[in-house]
Amino acid sequence: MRELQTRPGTGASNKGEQRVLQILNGAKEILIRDGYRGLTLRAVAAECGISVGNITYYYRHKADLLRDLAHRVFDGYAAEFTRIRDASTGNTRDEFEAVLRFIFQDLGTRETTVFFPELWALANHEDYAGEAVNEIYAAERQLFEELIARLNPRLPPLRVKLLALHISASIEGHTMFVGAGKTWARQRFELGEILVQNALNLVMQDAPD
Amino acid sequence: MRELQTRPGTGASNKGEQRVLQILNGAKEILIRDGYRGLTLRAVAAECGISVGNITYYYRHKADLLRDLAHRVFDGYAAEFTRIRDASTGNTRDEFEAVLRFIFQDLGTRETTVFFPELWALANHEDYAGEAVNEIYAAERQLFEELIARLNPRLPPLRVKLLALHISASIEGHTMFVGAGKTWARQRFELGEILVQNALNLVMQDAPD
Amino acid sequence: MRELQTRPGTGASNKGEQRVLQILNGAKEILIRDGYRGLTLRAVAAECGISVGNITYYYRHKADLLRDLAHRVFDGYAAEFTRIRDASTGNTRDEFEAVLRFIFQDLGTRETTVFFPELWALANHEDYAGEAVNEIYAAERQLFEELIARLNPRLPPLRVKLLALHISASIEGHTMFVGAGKTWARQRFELGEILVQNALNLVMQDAPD
Amino acid sequence: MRELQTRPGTGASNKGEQRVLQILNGAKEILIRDGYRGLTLRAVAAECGISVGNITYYYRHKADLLRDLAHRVFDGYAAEFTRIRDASTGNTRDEFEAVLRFIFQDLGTRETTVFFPELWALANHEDYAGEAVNEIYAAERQLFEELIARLNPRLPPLRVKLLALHISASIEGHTMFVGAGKTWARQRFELGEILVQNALNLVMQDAPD
DNA sequence: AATGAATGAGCGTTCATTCAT
DNA sequence: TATGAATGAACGCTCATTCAT
Repeated sequence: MRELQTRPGTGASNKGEQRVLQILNGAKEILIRDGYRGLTLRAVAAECGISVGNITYYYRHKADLLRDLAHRVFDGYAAEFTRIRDASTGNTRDEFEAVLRFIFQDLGTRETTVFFPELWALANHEDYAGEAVNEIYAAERQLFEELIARLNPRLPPLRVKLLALHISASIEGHTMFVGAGKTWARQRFELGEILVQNALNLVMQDAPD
Repeated sequence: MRELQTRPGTGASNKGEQRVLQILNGAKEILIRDGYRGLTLRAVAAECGISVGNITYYYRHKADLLRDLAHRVFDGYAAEFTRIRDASTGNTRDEFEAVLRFIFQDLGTRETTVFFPELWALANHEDYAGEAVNEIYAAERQLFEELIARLNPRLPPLRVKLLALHISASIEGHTMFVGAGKTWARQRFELGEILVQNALNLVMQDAPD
Repeated sequence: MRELQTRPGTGASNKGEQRVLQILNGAKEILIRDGYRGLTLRAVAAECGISVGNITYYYRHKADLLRDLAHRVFDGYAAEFTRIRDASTGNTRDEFEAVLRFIFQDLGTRETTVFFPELWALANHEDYAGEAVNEIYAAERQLFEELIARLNPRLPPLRVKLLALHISASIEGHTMFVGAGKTWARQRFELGEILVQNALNLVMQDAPD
Repeated sequence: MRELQTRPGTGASNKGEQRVLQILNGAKEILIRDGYRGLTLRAVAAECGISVGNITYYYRHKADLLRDLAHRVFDGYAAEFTRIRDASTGNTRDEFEAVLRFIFQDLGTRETTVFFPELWALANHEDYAGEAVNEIYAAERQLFEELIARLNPRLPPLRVKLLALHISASIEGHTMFVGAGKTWARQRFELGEILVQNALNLVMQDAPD
């Protein structure tokens, strides 16, 4: 588990640990409900029913809290990927499709619809956000790469990497269109199937030069 | 040409028109350099070497300025699409590839890399941003749809729409990966070719149920 | 006629004179409609369909405009009082009642309801407003004093003055209660009759010590 | 006691309570000295020797502060009325005269002279001010009504209400004439006696139709 | 561990006023 | 005479952060 960005010496006790989790959950709730602009310390404090001072007791700077928040989201996906990997039935193709479908349909949750664009935008100006983005998608691609290499063993490693990136990017790009409340949200399933079929074709038909 | 959101009676004179353009350019510059959080009226004023009051003289509300800014970007792409359509050589496939390559490689400009994620994030909280996003991509998809329908006339209209959306989304999703300064920027060309080939396959092989 | 507070050299021409009147009328309209807080140069300009610069061409300072505006209201009442005096039928009691009723019922016009409290408040901080208040009520009291002295010739002059002031103040005090839109507006007539009867009693029964 | 309009959670401690009182006193001081136009958060902060942020810490909106300020004035008068009612000697006429004299002579305090006209003017534009005005005078009239009904039990209830209103309005109307620093301030006592006698006559002689 | 008070910088916005044309 | 551009000061308000308790 990653080291928290809390003030040294805080969050050690059981109570403190609980409090930190409560703060992170509250912050996530607000980010999803009100967007990044609504994510103020006052709002988080109100959400958690604690004082602003108590938040700054754990997180000296707001950016520290955001860092931990980003990592928590990352950890959530990493755990999901691990779960998928562990639940492997041996049928790589089924597994690949399941992963793609999971990630694609997850775009429809309000959490993902709101959180990721904020993170992408932030990544252009804040280092910690850029790092978080890198980590999250690196983990996603690693899973893709394993599956792609198994599906088409003749692909050279770099090609595998590029295909994984392409598929990952293609999925993410749908966020603004099929996300929660977006214009094409009702076609999310259909578009997901197009993506899955297309990704399969790409991986299977692709041949080394 | 769209109506500007400036106060009625302002920006009529030559000087005023110039000033409005200067303000919009300054705002764009700052948005790209410092992100949405840095885009304050004071920053724009400083960038333009004018007073804050002078900005609010033209734009009563910051949102009015942002609206115009979004539409300017939109107009830029719309003009480009028109240019491409007008320059049609008759070879639909070449044209389709050219369009895809243009849009994909454009992701590598710092302007696009930074501006669009900001717009996507904003679209979740601000109506005008959501409308701007919708308009921009609707124009892009319209061009795609024309080309796809010509490439594979047997596709039903809805299928054409979905394929256009899928391709458009897939391109945009690469922004965070192959954009200016991003980790995979050096593979932008190669990834672009993967996308182009894949899109062509998708359009040509796709068959009505 | 009072001298206007316009810039020296302006408002001389026929056109200029008309413009000044237009500005004053516009300002009054806005003051009545939107209150003192809404009375900005921009609002007046919009109301008149001219530019802000054109207003400041005539009135260098906003206070100059307000001064003229206050005096115009004063002139309006002064003219009304003159008219009443000139229309005298010889029956002093009828005339007295008519004057009281006119002034009291005038409290119900939105103009009076809004304008006078603003003037009273302003009078505590701005000299010109204090002077305007003094002038307006001095003219009103002069009319009252004439009528009271005729109604009860045995009253000494100072007593006449005090009674006139008392009656004038009593009327004005009803503004906040029976003015346009106020809680007791529907009882305006009935309260006016109470005041008239009471004032008559006071004047007729009052005896020198 | 009325609930304060301060932010929830603030002003709970002794220090906070003191601070809120200090802010209200400072605001009152400025309103009296400089009028409503001078009553800015910055001015109040300077008066109290604290930061603007500290005021908005307690009062999120300026209107909240003004509301509390109006209610404090109201509470002051309400307490005075209660005191008078409790000190009742049994002689209703004496009591009635005492109340009228108290209110009338109070017009001579700078606080009353300045504060109330501001409130009347504000009442035309701001709801909270209108409500405050209504509450203050409703309390005053209630006291009047009790006394009037006792002085002349034959008066029907509505008539009592109208007479109370008339007397209240007549008193208030003297503010601009006999208030602190006003032209007729030196005749305040004499005019007060005229009002008292006149009010007594009105109440005693008035007969149901 | 937690609170509530307090700050200071900065925000978008309003507006009277100046001025070149 | 009239306009539109431009300014600068001030406004109410937000918010991350500090700190004494």
